[in-house]
Amino acid sequence: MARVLVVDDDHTVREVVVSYLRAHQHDVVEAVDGESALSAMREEPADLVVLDLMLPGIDGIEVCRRLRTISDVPVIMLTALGEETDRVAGLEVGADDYVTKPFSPRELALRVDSVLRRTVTPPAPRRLVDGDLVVDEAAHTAHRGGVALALTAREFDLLRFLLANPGTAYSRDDLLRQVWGWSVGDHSTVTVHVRRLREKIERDPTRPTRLSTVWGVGYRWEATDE
Amino acid sequence: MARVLVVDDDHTVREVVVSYLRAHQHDVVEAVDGESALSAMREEPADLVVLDLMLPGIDGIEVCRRLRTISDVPVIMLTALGEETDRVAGLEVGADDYVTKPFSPRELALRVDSVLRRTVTPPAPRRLVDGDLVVDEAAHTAHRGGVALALTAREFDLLRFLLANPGTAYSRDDLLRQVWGWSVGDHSTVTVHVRRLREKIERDPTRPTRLSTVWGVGYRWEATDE
DNA sequence: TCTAGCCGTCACGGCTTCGTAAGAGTTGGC
DNA sequence: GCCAACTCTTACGAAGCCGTGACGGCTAGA
Repeated sequence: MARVLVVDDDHTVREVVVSYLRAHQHDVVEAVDGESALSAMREEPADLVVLDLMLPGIDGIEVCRRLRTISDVPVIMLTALGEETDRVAGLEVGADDYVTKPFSPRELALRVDSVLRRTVTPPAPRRLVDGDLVVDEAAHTAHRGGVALALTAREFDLLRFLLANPGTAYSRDDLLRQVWGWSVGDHSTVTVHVRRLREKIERDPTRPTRLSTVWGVGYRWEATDE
Repeated sequence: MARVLVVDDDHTVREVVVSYLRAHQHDVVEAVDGESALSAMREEPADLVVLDLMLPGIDGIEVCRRLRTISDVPVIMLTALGEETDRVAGLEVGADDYVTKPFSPRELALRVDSVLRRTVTPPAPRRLVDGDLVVDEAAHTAHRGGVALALTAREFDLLRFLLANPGTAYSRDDLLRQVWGWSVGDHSTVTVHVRRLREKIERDPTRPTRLSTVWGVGYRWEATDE
């Protein structure tokens, strides 16, 4: 688990990004401007910084430059679409990657994982196991009893999240937020994906024993650890 | 932990540098002049040499030149401020980096780490093998079933990277960064090169079994370990 | 200078996956 | 047993992704 500092003055952006990263097993801290970001880093350094370029007070470029004087922490910049010069400037002052707005939380999370993989986290093949189910995050594969499962990207994300958080009931809204990275959305999206996933991992999809329904609430993964 | 040889006739400089590098987990050896530095290297080679330019007897430039006849060891030069010509001469005879006096021990240590990272660290396995595929990194050749493959430079780089990291899914961004060395670029570049590579290493390029697609994610090399 | 080969980009078509809607089925409270 | 709320199932159009062929720029070697 890595500690990620998210710096953005927009409350909505922060909320979406933060909840999504948390769902992806990161320890997330927030900052609304450059000053508080820098002091947060001085107090308790993060493993990675997600930094908006447009900030009140000192801008992202300057924040990144000052950050570099106190730390080698990897930085992912959030830039507006088409601002080529901003991107170049960002990379020049030592940003490791950038994501252009508008972006999906999923995309950002992928970048975060990617950057962490090649900087902080050494080869840590994270595997999630539950009974005869094995999910390999690095390989992006899932097996049941040694047999590979043909999961789509969404199904894989959903399964990974559930397996990482067994025994806890999540509402469709929770799942939309944490797995899809949406703050609002149609509940049936979740319902349908749960059904498709069940078809691939349950003995009897009509009578699920692992991905069970919590009536009136949502879904819960039943841990089979013994 | 790396073995570092520090060559300087000034006792104070040596002491400061040596103790600081030792604190940074390096195995440090000392030499007071060029002759002893060269013999030390012959006796027990170091992974990196920190070499003062101004030395009694044979000077640093000449030491570096002779060093190059017996070893590819990376060299960091210590030069006086403003001696531009010395720096140029140093780089010409094969120094990898230089630090101007006066310098902080921390700065030197950072350079040492940086140079080590890009020279020593790459744990370069000379040959990568997977099934009937053999990639010889040193020779820059690839064979399949004993038959040489006519790979272009990029194709070779791509294959080498994948073979060195089997079983892991990489996004196109990952590959652009790791193989191309770009921090940003067109995804289709990767797509096309993957296609061209498949054409040369897959039995049936339209149905790849080794360089497989991870839908919505990227590509993965399927290890055929037995 | 000319030429061959490599590289990056683009457009297009096919295919997979996704999100949504609508209807059938199920659950739990009364 | 009935009703309302909720869930499951199916189907379908849209969007996104990947593979393919082609093209022009560039470089290195003749």
